[in-house]
Amino acid sequence: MGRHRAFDEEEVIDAAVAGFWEKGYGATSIRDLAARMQMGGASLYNAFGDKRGLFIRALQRYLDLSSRRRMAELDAAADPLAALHDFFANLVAASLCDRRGCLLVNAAMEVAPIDLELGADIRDGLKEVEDGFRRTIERAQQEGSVDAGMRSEDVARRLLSAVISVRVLARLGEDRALLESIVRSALPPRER
Amino acid sequence: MGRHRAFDEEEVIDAAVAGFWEKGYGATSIRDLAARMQMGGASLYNAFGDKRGLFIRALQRYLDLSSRRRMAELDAAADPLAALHDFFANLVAASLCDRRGCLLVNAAMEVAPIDLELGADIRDGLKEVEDGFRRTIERAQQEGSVDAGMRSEDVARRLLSAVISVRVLARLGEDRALLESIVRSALPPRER
DNA sequence: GATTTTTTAGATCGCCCGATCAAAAAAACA
DNA sequence: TGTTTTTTTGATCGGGCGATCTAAAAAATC
Repeated sequence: MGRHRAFDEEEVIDAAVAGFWEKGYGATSIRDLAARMQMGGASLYNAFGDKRGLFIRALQRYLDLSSRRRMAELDAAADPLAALHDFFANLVAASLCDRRGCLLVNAAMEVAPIDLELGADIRDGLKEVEDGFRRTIERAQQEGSVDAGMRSEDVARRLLSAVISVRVLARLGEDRALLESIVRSALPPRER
Repeated sequence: MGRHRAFDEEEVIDAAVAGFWEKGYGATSIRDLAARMQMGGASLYNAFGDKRGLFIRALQRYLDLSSRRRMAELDAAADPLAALHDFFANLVAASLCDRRGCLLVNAAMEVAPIDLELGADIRDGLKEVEDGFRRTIERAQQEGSVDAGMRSEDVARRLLSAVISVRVLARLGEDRALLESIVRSALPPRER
């Protein structure tokens, strides 16, 4: 019973993701968001509770569509080391195109220190990335394309570190040489 | 001619640094800052022009007192590799103590994408850090404590990447194991 | 001591913020 | 068709924001 919602939930959350991603949590106003989502402010509050509630939904949506999707691609790849190289090539290319960086890393910086509950979600999101790297490295080690002598946890963390710093430097507008240099020294080389 | 200023400029800028460092640029209000600096709002505007002007001064002060000071310590160290290890040990310890991270990295994330002029200052600041690392690595190579076969620019950038990601993870409240793992795989080992 | 210049204190400006409210609209039930 | 439940609209709330204004206070110059 009751009036139907006039919006598609995934669509409006995607619009919210775009807003938070571009300008951050604090600098994106409810009015900005409502305009992007093409709905009234009261509808927004009725559907998502408050700004924080909407941000949590947006972050989960970003995790599903960006992080988890990419980790699933790694898991599905026939050649794990090549897939990692592709991943980082795309990362560098995306980082040179725009300055949005990664919503997860942006939120880690802006929101985590003042919202510990959200901080835990963000930490979990990064852990999923780390674990995805670790699985892929282990597959590459079993396959023989990565030295099995290294601890896969350490390599995974080195890759996570590279992702984070590239995402930070993307927001600074740093050049290709710097980003590629960071990726090169974190990623196990292709030919052996 | 004219009335003398009732405040010590370095003191009040230090207070501004503390404010911006703790809460970021956008979330620190002029009233917050004026209270910390123990001066009236009008005096603040009279002395620094506007909020952005104060932030620029605060960032320069941070560069002088934190970044450049630490780079000077590296340059002055008798044992360059040991000094680098000390630097990163201190970095990890500080990152476990509080979530402020690094004002330069915080500003890179929050301010650089929307203020290109300030972004250039931040980029210059990080370049100074990178150059400091490079000089220290080169000294270590001449000394024989670091493999002279590596390109010092690449090692320096790997260290910069480690600093950045540790600073990000500090704001997330990540644990010692993760931070140390990142540092360990970026830093040339001590014994050879 | 009068004048000029600068800094101070406190009030205030217009604006935008997150959030809420009352009332109308739309759908499901009786 | 009348009742009930939910969503929508548009106005509005109190509050904090960056910035400015006026006037008084303090110092240097004449």
